[in-house]
Amino acid sequence: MFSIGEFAKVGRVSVRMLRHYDALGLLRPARVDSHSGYRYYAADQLARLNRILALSDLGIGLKQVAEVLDERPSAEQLRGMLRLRRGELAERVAAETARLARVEARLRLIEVEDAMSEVDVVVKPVEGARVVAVGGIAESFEYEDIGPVVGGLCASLAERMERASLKFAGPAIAWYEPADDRVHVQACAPYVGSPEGAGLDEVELPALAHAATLVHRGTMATIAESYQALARWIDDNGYRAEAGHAREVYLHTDGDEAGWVTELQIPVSAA
Amino acid sequence: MFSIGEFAKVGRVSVRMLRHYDALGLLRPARVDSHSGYRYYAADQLARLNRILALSDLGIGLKQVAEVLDERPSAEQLRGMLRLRRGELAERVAAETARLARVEARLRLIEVEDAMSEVDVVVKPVEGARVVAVGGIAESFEYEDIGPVVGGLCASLAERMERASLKFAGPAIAWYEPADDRVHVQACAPYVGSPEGAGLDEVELPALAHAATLVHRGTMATIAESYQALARWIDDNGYRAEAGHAREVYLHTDGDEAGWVTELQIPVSAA
DNA sequence: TTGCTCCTCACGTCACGTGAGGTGGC
DNA sequence: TTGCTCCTCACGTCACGTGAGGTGGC
Repeated sequence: MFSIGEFAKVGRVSVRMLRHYDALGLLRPARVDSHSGYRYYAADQLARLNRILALSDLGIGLKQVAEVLDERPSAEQLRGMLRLRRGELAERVAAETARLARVEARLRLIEVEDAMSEVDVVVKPVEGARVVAVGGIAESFEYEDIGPVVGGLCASLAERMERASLKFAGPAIAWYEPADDRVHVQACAPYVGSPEGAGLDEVELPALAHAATLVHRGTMATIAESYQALARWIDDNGYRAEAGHAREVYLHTDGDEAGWVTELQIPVSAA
Repeated sequence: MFSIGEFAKVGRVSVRMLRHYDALGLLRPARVDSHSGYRYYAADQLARLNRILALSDLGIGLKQVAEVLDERPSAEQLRGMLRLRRGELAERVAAETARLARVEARLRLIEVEDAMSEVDVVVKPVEGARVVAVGGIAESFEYEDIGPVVGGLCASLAERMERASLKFAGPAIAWYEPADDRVHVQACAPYVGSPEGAGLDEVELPALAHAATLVHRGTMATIAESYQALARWIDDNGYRAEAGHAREVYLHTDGDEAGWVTELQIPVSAA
C-alpha cells in the first residue's frame, strides 16, 4: 500500500491530481481510512493511473477517459473516437500554424515600419442583402474624378428612396469596376419598404464567405492608401483576393469628411 | 451611433463579446444611456474593435491586448512580445503535432490488434537515487536462469540491509547487462541509514530525463513480453532507446507471484 | 514534542455562451 | 399594444494549482 504522497511520487503526478481523479471516480484509492480519511493505493493501481495518463495525453477529456476505462467500448467505437480526435487535432494544428504565420507577418511588418501599424485587418464573412442601386460612370479611379460621382449617386439614391418611402435598413455601400478606360460606379443600400416604381435597380448583393476588411477613417481622398494597405496585408498573410469587386461600406458620413468612417471589404480565399 | 445589436452586426461579433469588452474596459461604448443603461457605439469604434480582434486573433490575451492598446508600447517592446508569442506558438504546434502522431500510432495499433491494448506506456522523468547494491551473474536472459539469480540477490540485499539496520527508502530495483555470453545482474535499493561495513556496494543511480515506462503485472516469467511491447511502443511513437540499461522497479512482491507488480523503465530520447 | 503528511473546502484560471428574470423603445 | 431589443446577474466550461485552516501519524 502506498500513501497518496508515495503513489504520486512513483506515478509522477501531483497529489492534487490523485485527489481530483478520486473525486471524478476515475481512480478510487484501494483503501480509505474511515477515521482519518487518508487514501491508500495498491501498486496494482499504477496500471490504471497510466491508462488515465496515456489517454488524457492524447487530448481526451477525463469524462471520456472514464467511459473508455469503465464501459469497455468496442474496437469499432474506439476507432471512431480516435478518428474524431485525429480530425480535431489536425484542425488545431492547422489553426495554430496559421496563427503562427500571422504572428510572423506582424513581426515582419514591425521590422519595416518600426511601430505597430494602425491598420488592423479582420477577415470575416459578410452577409448578402437585397439592395436598391443606382449606377454612374467616372473618368478614372482618381479621387477628383470618382469622389463627386459617388457623392452624387449617394445623394440621388437617398432622394429617390425618400420619394418612394423606402427606409435604409443599413449603411450605404459602393463599389467600382473598370469599364473600357473609365470606371463604373455603383451606390446601393439595403432597404425596408416596397421599391416598385422608384426608378431604382433592385440588386441581390451576394454574401461573401470571407472578406478582408479594414476601417478607413477620414476623407475619401486618402482611401487609395487604405486599399493598398489592405491589399498588402492580404498578400503578407497568405490570403488571395478572390473574384468579385471590393466594397465600400459607409458607416458614418455625417458632417465633416474628416470624421467619416468607411469599411473596405475585399473578398478573399485562403491561399 | 449604433445600438449594441447593430454594432455587433457590422463588427461580426456577439453582443455578449461587446458587453464583455466593456466590462474589461477594453471597448467602452461612446455613450451609455443613463436611464436605460443602453450602450451606443460610434462608427469610429469599429477600428478599435478590429484592433482588439486582430490582436486576440494572434492568441494574445485580452489583458495584454488592453496594455497594447492603451499603454502604447515601443516598437522594441512589441517585437519582444511578438517574439515571445511566436515561441509559444511554435512550441504548441510541435506539441499538438506530437500528440497527433500518438493518436495515429494508437489508431495503427488498434487496426492490428482490434482492441484497445492493455499496455499503457507513459513517458516520464525518473529521479536518481543513492542506493546500496549487490551484483551477480546469470547464464542467460531466460527466466529459468535469471529468475533465481534476481530472487537470490534481492533476498541477500534485504538480509544485509537488515543486519546493517538500513531501511528501504523506496522499492527495490534491478537491471541486467550482457557480459561476454552471460548476464550481469544488479539488485539495489534506496536506503535510510548508514551503510558502512554492511558489505554492500554504494551506487549513485542516475536520474533519467525521459523514461518510457510500463507496468507489468504478474509473474516474472512473462516479463519478456512486456519488454517487447514497451520496445514496440517506443518505435511506434517516435522515440529512441537511449544509452543506459532498462530498469525493473519492484513495486509489489509480497505473496503469490501472480500478484506482483513491476515497473519497466527504458531511457529514451525524442527521435 | 516537533515536523511532516494528510485532510477538506473554495477560489482562480480564460473568454465568453447560455439561460433567468426583468424592463425600455418603436 | 405586441414583439423586439436591451439590461443585469450568475452559472458553466476544464483540469487542476494554490492557499487557508485544521488534524493525524511517527
